[in-house]
Amino acid sequence: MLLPDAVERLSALAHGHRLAVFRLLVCAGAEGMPAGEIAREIGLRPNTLSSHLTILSHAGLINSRRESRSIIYSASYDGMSDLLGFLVEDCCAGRPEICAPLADVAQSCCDPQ
Amino acid sequence: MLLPDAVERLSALAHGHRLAVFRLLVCAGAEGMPAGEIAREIGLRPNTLSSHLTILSHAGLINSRRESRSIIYSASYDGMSDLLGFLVEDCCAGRPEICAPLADVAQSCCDPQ
DNA sequence: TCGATAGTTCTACTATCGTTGAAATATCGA
DNA sequence: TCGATATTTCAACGATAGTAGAACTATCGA
Repeated sequence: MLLPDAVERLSALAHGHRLAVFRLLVCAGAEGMPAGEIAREIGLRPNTLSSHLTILSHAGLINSRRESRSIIYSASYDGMSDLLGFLVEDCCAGRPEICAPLADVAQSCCDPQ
Repeated sequence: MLLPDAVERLSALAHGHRLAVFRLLVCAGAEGMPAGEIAREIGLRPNTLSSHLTILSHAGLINSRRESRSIIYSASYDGMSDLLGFLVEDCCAGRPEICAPLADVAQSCCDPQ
């Protein structure tokens, strides 16, 4: 992942509504949520939400599929992983200060016991 | 970490020059780098860089200390860890799709063998 | 086919961001 | 103390982002 792509992804997440949308979709899992439900949940007009969804989608952070009249959005785990990977990429020169706590977070999060 | 703080941190990183500065400082480690050297490395005027450093600093992503005439900036590992923790916080509901790859990244990065 | 539902696209307006040039502040060496 | 070095602060400008209203497109049920 190149720096400009990382900037695009970070920019997409660097907005209160968009970050809220993304987190909602992460919680929703692979099945995702229709745009209308997201709009109701976050409290956004359909057109405003649509522009945010376009931004997140173009940044590679969410995916979409049509299902009858609804368009279902879901978080892109690959997109997020790439970004996180890029962000910890530089801590390697013998400095685990960033990625060690990160590994803890990841582990405690996925492996509660 | 609350959503508005995460947005502030993401916004700080969501800029080509600032992300480059931050990565440079992560590479520089705890000893950090003086502002002038950063400016030369990235190719920014001193006042432009200064405004970016203020933004990164206010977001809690870098620290600074004066050393004679220079001001030395260094990456805040805690600030970065908090942000990364916030970003993976939501993948917990039985869905390791995001944080499992992240754990891999963190591990392979800090533990090359 | 027609009306209703679900989303998107387009246009315009306001607000904020990024950069610059100039001036100010802090520290050091002579 | 004075000039030089290192960096920040201030004011102003152009560019970009976020939101809203209106119109458009796609799909479904009767």
